[in-house]
Amino acid sequence: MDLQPIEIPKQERSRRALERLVETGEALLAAHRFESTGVAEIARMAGSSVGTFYRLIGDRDRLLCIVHDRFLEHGHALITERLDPARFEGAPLHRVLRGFVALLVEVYAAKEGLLRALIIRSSAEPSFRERVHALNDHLGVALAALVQPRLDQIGHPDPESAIVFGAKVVLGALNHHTLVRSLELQNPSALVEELGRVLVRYLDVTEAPA
Amino acid sequence: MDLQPIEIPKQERSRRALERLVETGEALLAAHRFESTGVAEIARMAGSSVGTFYRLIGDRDRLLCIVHDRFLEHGHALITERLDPARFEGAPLHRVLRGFVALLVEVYAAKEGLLRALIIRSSAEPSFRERVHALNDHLGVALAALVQPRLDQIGHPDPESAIVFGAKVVLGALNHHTLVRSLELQNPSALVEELGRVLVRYLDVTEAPA
DNA sequence: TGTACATCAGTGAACGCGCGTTCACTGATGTAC
DNA sequence: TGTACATCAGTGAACGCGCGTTCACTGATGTAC
Repeated sequence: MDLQPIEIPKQERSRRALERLVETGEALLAAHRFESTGVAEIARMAGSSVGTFYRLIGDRDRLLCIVHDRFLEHGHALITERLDPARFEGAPLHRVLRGFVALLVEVYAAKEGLLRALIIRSSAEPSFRERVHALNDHLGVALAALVQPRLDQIGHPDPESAIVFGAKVVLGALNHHTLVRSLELQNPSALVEELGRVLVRYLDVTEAPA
Repeated sequence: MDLQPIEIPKQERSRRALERLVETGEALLAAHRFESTGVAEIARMAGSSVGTFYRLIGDRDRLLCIVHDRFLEHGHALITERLDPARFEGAPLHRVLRGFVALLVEVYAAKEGLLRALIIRSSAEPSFRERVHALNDHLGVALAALVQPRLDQIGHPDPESAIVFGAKVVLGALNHHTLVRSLELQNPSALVEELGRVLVRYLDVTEAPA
């Protein structure tokens, strides 16, 4: 996983071609077709050609990196925005936790194909796994910041560790679900409801504080 | 995924060669090296040859099926044995649930590489996913049978669904952990402890019945 | 116990396919005067 | 505004590598008489 960013083409024409290639890669990844689609086909789908692909991107693997990078950046920004403490001013802890779960379920539903590819890739490549871990850590930190002023509402004997662990369990269950469709339920809101309950009860949150 | 079982060789010599080939495949899978190891290399490692590989096994993909089949069969038998109701005669529900978690954690620790391959494969091939689901269902049924006589110890409003859901969450978290090392904790017993707590608290189990 | 034949088994060089990558050539855009 | 040249960009046929698979040949084991 080489991280040196791609050289930005000098002319507008190339920049558009690059954009189309990356978008095609993203679409293929989301449709679980990236692995089975060759460079020639990718270029054709993007209305470009093999030679241009290699001039702009470098090699096949690099395209995957670019797509993944974009996703990670987007995820980072989304977490920062959606878990902004200002959004939860004065809310009780159980509501914060359900908001957290709702965010995850929403993202997982929307980006299923990309996430699947991301998980599989990060299971194979340690350097890549680190970057996914970094994103998860960002999520953990954001959640911890939200929970911090509400620690007194947690019954679990070791609240700080429990938050981290609980978040990981929920994240893991959802990740696995995107891979294997394990949590099939009646509807998405039931999923939020029950995953929220898992978290709230594990932490032993007082649902209706005095 | 063709399921017609392999023809058993007529002579002992071939049966041993077949066994060595399958064991080599298993070892490679467990070491995350199956994908990157060619048929020639596999045959060499098993002290056999490419031609023999193809006569005994058929093709490269078939070897993967055989290894996976063995694992699924082994898992099925293990569940039946370890979750035998007789083993939990008179035990309170929370002990049953912790036993369940302990079994999972143990298996996941022992068969990490194989499980990883299994999960990734089942995420890619629907027909294969079904077979993994079947194993998970067997696990769910075995657990449900254990819980049945102890339903009165569950506080969750919908105990039957909750057991299934709770089991899937724990399973998913562990699966994801084997893929991505997400649940790094001080020690394995802490993992059993906390995952057990997730399950026990989610179901709202009365820890010390009257 | 020996011989002839059939069947089972092992071997690895050679084949061929798919696919990532290169490269020589053509065309478009920018710049200097 | 026009011309000559440099740089940027696009193209796809051809290359080559890796690897799964085949197959013609040799050797081992079993069986009939």
